[in-house]
Amino acid sequence: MVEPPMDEEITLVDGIDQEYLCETNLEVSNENHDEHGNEENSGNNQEILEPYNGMEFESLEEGLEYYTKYAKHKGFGIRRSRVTKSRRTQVIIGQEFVCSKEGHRAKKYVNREDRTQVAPDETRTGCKAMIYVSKKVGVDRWIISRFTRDHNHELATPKSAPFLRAHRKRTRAQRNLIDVLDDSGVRPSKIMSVLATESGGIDKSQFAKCIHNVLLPSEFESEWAAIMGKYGLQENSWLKKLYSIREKWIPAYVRSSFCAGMSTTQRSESMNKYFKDYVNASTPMSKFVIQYDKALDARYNKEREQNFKTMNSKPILKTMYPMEKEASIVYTRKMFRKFQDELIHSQQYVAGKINAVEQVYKYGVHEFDKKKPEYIVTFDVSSTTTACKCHMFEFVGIPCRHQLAVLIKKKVHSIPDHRYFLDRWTRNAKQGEVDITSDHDNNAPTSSMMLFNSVMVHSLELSEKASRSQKHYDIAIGGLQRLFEELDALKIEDDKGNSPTDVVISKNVPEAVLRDEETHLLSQNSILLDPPHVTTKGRPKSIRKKGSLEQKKGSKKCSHCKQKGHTIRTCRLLKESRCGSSAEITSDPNATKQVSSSHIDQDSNTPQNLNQGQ
DNA sequence: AGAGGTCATGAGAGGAGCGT
DNA sequence: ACGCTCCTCTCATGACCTCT
Repeated sequence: MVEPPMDEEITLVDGIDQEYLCETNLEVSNENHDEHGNEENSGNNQEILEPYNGMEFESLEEGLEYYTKYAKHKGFGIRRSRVTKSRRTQVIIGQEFVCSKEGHRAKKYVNREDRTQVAPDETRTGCKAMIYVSKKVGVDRWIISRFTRDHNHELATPKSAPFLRAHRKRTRAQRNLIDVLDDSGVRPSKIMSVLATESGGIDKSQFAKCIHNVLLPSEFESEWAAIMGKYGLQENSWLKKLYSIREKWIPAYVRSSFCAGMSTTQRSESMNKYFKDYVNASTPMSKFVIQYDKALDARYNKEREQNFKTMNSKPILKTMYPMEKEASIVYTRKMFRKFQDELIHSQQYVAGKINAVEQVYKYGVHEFDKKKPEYIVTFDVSSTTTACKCHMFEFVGIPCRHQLAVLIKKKVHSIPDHRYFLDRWTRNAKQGEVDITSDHDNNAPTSSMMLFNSVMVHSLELSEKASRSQKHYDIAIGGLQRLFEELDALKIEDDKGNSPTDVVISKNVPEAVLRDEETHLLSQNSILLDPPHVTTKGRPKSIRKKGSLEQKKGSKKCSHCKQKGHTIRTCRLLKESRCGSSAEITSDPNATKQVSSSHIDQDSNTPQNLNQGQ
């Protein structure tokens, strides 16, 4: 890159002379921070010199590299475009680098008739922004001979620029690393996390340990400080922000609040599981409503079943402690199992007195064979209450094994005043509450869809009863005829303006609006159909029922080398034939060496060895 | 959950042809 | 020789599938 010609007007970028910019490889740090104080990625927080006619480069690639940087900084994507070749020598003498929104989508794509999917969003706007880099006559240098600055569209912010396709490329070193990891059988997700670590990411396991494995806020704080220090992240604003709201998400802080032992992710995951068996991505909306009801019914049914189990069976006791029997009477079955588990495990712990202040004893509780981790449990003699630093009681709602170990040591074999039995986990939890189950069952149908469903269910019942005998049938048909007459009469009244649905609808809504919406809804109901079915992409599921002999498919077969045991994506022969061709071109003796050495590592049944053996 | 496969699609890149 | 438009081909990408 060279400095601009003297006859060009030298413009200032943030008050810095362009000449200076040229000397500093067109970039100068302006210490820019975004509104959150975040430092942008390298290159983004640096001002880039604007292109000008006559700007020189060593090569065409350098020109492209420069314009890419400039585009990323400005917030647009670029692509290579027209190439100009010498007609005489066929050597490239110029190339356009244009804004990625240059031109318009080709007509053949816009007016496609064989399209099976929704047309993707139009990405081009006919933008004219570009540079044309051409070869300087007589010398081996390249200059910008045309430059159009203005875009006909909004530019992306520097933060979102990396999402532009042109700026999503990985460096050659990163690509090499990906190849090496891929060859070593490392999974793509793992490769991405390695890349994240390699580019300044932090050790995830250490991070996870710091978040999930510490029990006390003080422990967390020292762990956090250690990690920040180790990776030099003290100034990272995102982490700073996370740290400032640590009370809201770090388990060590939230463990003192009752969450039924669930983290936020567990809650959403359990919801996922809840619906997974009933709906999937292709469930139409009409079916979703039905399936949702089914899922809800199944949940109520399960609850009733659990309730029945709790009320009509007795759990088997495993210890002689009275508190176990008390718990078996009070707790629901599931919570009793948890309590029992804690009680049994408490026998693996030893409690040693640390100190006693007035009537409050402090115990260190640890496993028999391990001194650490040690849990501090306080025991108040006057109230026979305990508290443990693991906060399990506060978080889950049942006493932990450490508390139980102390209680047993202090010969408290009954739960004092049932104070450790949270009402939520007792079999009487629903006493005094509205029975949602029955409420759900008796819900009067309000929407037209629910009315229809309800009538449908009753008419099925009617059909079943009416078909028992000719007499049953005659009564049913006679009744139905009377019913039809009655309903027809009602319809005439309805037409006069006495809509029965008026009763259900809120009186706050203007009547005219209501009538319009109702008619709209009703007319929609009569014609509402599933959206048109579009054939999905990908290999369609075979509708042929497989015979018993072909149920179990053999190992995979490579579509490239036709060998079993791998597929085209992992075909070494294909990979080597690609590498081999480049090795031949470079005639690098090492390349041949690498190929032959890789053969040694092959399994005996790989295509290479088979070929060698031939 | 992840690997591997198929398919649809448009971006990207370069070539052909023509006018200046 | 250059600059422009149009056309064609390849490849990356994403969606969605089955299979392990």
